[in-house]
Amino acid sequence: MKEVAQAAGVSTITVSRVINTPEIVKEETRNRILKVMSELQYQGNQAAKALVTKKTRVVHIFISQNIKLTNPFAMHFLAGVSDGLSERHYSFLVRREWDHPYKCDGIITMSVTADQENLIKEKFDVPVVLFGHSLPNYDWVDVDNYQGAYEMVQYLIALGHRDIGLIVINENRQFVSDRINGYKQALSDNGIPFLSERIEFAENKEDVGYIKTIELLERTTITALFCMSDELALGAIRAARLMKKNVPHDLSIAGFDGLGYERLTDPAITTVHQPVYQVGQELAKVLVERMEQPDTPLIHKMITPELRKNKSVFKANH
Amino acid sequence: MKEVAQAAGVSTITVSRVINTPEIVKEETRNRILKVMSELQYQGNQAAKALVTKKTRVVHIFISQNIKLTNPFAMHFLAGVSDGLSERHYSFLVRREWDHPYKCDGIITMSVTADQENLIKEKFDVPVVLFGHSLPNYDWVDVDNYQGAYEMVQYLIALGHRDIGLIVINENRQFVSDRINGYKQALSDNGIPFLSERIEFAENKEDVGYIKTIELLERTTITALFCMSDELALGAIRAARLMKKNVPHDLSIAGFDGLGYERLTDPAITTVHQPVYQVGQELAKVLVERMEQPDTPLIHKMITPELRKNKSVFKANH
DNA sequence: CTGAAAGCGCTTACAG
DNA sequence: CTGAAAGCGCTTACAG
Repeated sequence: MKEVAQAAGVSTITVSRVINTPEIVKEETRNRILKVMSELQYQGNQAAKALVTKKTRVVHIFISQNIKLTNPFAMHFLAGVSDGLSERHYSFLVRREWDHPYKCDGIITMSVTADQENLIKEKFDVPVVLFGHSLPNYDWVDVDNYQGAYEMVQYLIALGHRDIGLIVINENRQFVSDRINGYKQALSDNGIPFLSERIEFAENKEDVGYIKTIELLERTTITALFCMSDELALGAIRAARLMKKNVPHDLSIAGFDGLGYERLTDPAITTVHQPVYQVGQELAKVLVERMEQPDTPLIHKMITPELRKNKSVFKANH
Repeated sequence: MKEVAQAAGVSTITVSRVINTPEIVKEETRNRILKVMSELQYQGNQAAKALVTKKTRVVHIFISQNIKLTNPFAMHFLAGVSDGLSERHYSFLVRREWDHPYKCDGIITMSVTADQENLIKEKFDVPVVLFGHSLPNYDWVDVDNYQGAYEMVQYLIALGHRDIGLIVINENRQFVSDRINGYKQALSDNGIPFLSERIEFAENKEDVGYIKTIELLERTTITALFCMSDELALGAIRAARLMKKNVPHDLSIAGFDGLGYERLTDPAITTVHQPVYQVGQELAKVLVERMEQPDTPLIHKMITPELRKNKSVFKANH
């Protein structure tokens, strides 16, 4: 910077201004400095800047220990966040614990509990944006789980289904109750009673989906089955095959997630696509906005998932 | 730091030593300072440290523009790198272009060409570790593509197959020729002639795998087909079904990658699992080693992929 | 084993 | 619109 200043015949302060607030430098001076900067291939020293501005340009991503980084959901999320932050020249790292020797400018959390959310806000004095939020007084970006489930069930009903089973992921989290409510509301809007015998609760695994589907098929006369994940739906398809039910003609099966796996089965699964990558990008964008303009009012961004019609769902066979 | 020094009755220099070279501080003094540090919840200022040590603790990942971040290979890679760097308290970002306003301590590249590798080495004066390397005089971590292909073809031959087709990804890259060589060597070691009519070249897409498999089945009498990716293998399975060939009884189909998709088809695909996540972790480890100990001799780490036997391959049906 | 002094490369008030 | 001075919080030789 000193070299640039010397070569351009100005002080370092003016060079600094060209970088940070170019509009207050006379155009002529500014151009001369810019020219010298590119000639000398000037690269700013972020550390020096950080020392005085207290900005690190580093973001920490909190992902709770019990989510494996290799699960598709986490990977899409991470890829999206990575893309969104990288293009804005912020670097980041993933934290799984509370301890960390270095500071950051902002935090993104994925699926942490309300308690953890408050702890983070309290412990770190930097902006926080949530994905899978539990509390309202934070910035967050989320997927509209209610709407996704509602649309799927509406679609099934429109195809003539009235006996519609539901396999619920048995986790005590917001997205689960949102999806249940979407299911209920769609039934209610169409005058179909909600029967608890059509509901099963399952750990989010293929083989649990398999078992629960067998139980449902033995107990009820459902013509369509809505699973809260594609993984569960995969198990459901396998179970239907075992029970000699043709999918989709004897039993329509729908899933949730749409992260790519759904297209590989035969039949491909009709699902609610969660744009997790895009959510990651949005989280990055919102956090950068908040970091660079702290006074922005609370940002809440709900992203509507997309119904993806495939071959696992068909008209009801009356 | 000044506060800590004052409270412990020493100079800041000694505090600095406790952090960086604790062994040269008298034990008594050291313990006193450590106690004060934890009492005062001292958090070092990385920016100040960076300013004087010229270390940013930021790594840049170069991924060429034509690889989408949402493809499973890239996502596993990124997740692994993320894990490896994060646990060592390095942050990172993904670069897709040459321009960038900030400096970094080290670079990891994924699948860039020899020209780009040299350009990076020349342009940036920091350690570089390669994945999918083209040049020998760099640190790299890689998957042994030759060995993976060799083992798969050996396995097919052991099951009695002699007419083994191959669908090659038509990209001019090292991993492609390595896999072709593995295929050739396995044939040759078993006295089976290499026939070019059993080879097809294909863009790495499901529907191209589908088309090329049909051509192979019309032209040859293969009993097994080795595809250079699971995506191609998916297309191959679909083609076999069209041609009324039972998989695996009439035609065994094998793939490459093993990133999760292979288990969702019916039958699940026998494949060569590339541990891309683990490769990512290794890359991070090697780079950190290199950054922290620049004099380490060149590091070349070849990771052997794993043959995963599933239902898409069976004994030859003579 | 410990400390006084200088300096890393920027930005922030404050003047002019 | 531009500049002189001070300072951000550390570490690096150099002494002792």
